[in-house]
Amino acid sequence: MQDTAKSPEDAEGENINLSELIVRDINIGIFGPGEWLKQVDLEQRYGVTRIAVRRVLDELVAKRLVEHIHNRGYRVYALGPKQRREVSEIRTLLETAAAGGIVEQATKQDIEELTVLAENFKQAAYYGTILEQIDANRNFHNRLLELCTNESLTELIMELRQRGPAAPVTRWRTVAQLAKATEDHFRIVDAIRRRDVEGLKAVITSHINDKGPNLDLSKE
Amino acid sequence: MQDTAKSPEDAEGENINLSELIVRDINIGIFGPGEWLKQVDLEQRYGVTRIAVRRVLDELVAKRLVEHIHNRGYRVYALGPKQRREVSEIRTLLETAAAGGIVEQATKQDIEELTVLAENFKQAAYYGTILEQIDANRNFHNRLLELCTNESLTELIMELRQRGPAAPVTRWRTVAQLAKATEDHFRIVDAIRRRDVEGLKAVITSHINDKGPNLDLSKE
DNA sequence: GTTGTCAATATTGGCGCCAATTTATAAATA
DNA sequence: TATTTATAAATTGGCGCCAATATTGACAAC
Repeated sequence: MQDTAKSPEDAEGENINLSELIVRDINIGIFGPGEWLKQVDLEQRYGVTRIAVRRVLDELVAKRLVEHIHNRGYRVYALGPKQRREVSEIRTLLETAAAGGIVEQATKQDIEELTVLAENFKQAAYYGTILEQIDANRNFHNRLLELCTNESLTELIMELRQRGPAAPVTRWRTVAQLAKATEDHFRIVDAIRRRDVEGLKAVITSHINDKGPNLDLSKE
Repeated sequence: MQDTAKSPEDAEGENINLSELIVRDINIGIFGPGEWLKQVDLEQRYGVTRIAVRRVLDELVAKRLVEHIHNRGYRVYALGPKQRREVSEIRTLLETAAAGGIVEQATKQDIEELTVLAENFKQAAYYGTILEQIDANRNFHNRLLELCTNESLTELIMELRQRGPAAPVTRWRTVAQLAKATEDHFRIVDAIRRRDVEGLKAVITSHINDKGPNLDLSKE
């Protein structure tokens, strides 16, 4: 598939796969925040052994996507509003820092491809399932981050992006938010095309922090 | 070396402990970069079971401190110069970002304690073993980071600080470097005392990136 | 009706065992 | 002697089993 070109450490290939599956299911909301992840359920759902389940869960604990309580088990990490703000702040910091390199690095070819991916997300936003939206969104952002010259930074951002229930529940709760995300993507590509670093930073900041109109914003 | 009274609530307390032990031994240089970490050796050295060893190693893989190759085992991750520069860049970004909050937050009490810890490090630098130096250094920086208002940022920085062979081999190869680190610590406290955010950022940046005089700097 | 106690059930998590695989050693061949 | 091949040793890593612990549900006491 369109998976990362290189995976030199296809070591525990199945685990990596399983990890992605679970992360996606958490993002979709199949496993909600705070929900217990019973090992037996996971074995059956994904058709893997207990050992594989445990290892992946431990991995996700290290990534702060789930938490582990001794003799109780694993459960989906539930970020409070404070933590969500903190992570957003960090992401803003890192992703705007990446902006400079991205603008410098981007070739015409890159911009073309990003345009296509932004278009793909638009299609998914209108006609696709939540799962397709998530995939399209990830494809766009991954491609974008490939342009970052600092590989470690890229990895860190990717890791941070999937922390917390990053997906629909938190992000695209309304059609309006989905529309804003779509627009943001095009604005990002535009800023790169114009080689406008400051503009790019502004769009990225807005993309991370202003999720768009939301009825119960007063809550937070 | 027997377990003290079993404390049920401190989750995988033993593992956390073991994790810190191994990290420290990597930092000291007992396990050098690229060295294989044989599971049997680790069981014996730390007097723990195989399961515990494996779990901690997997955790360290997630933290990018060791790498795992299937059917070969785990080995200490060896950062190339490029990656080391990248991580330094990220750390500079994050730690200077934390500076603002630190200056705002710091009370007289905090500054007093930091002074003591900086003094402790100085003592360790002159009269202590490498291990004591590492501990003193960590104590100072941990206390400093406690002042950061963004807890998630604090955690992330701490994690990043121990990535890669962060310790003597890489950091304080010479007495001159050790002296510079000592001085930096006092400068950091001074900047906080003066509420000089920009000054603090400058010192931190220097502390991370300019390791001080080094004979073979031409190499990099 | 509510609360407390205790047994039954469900779940987690540690450990030993052994197959799969790699690395080291020795023999054999050119 | 150098190189390849075969054999032995060492190491990793998956799996089932079962004890420790938590949760549920029933039942009794107030």
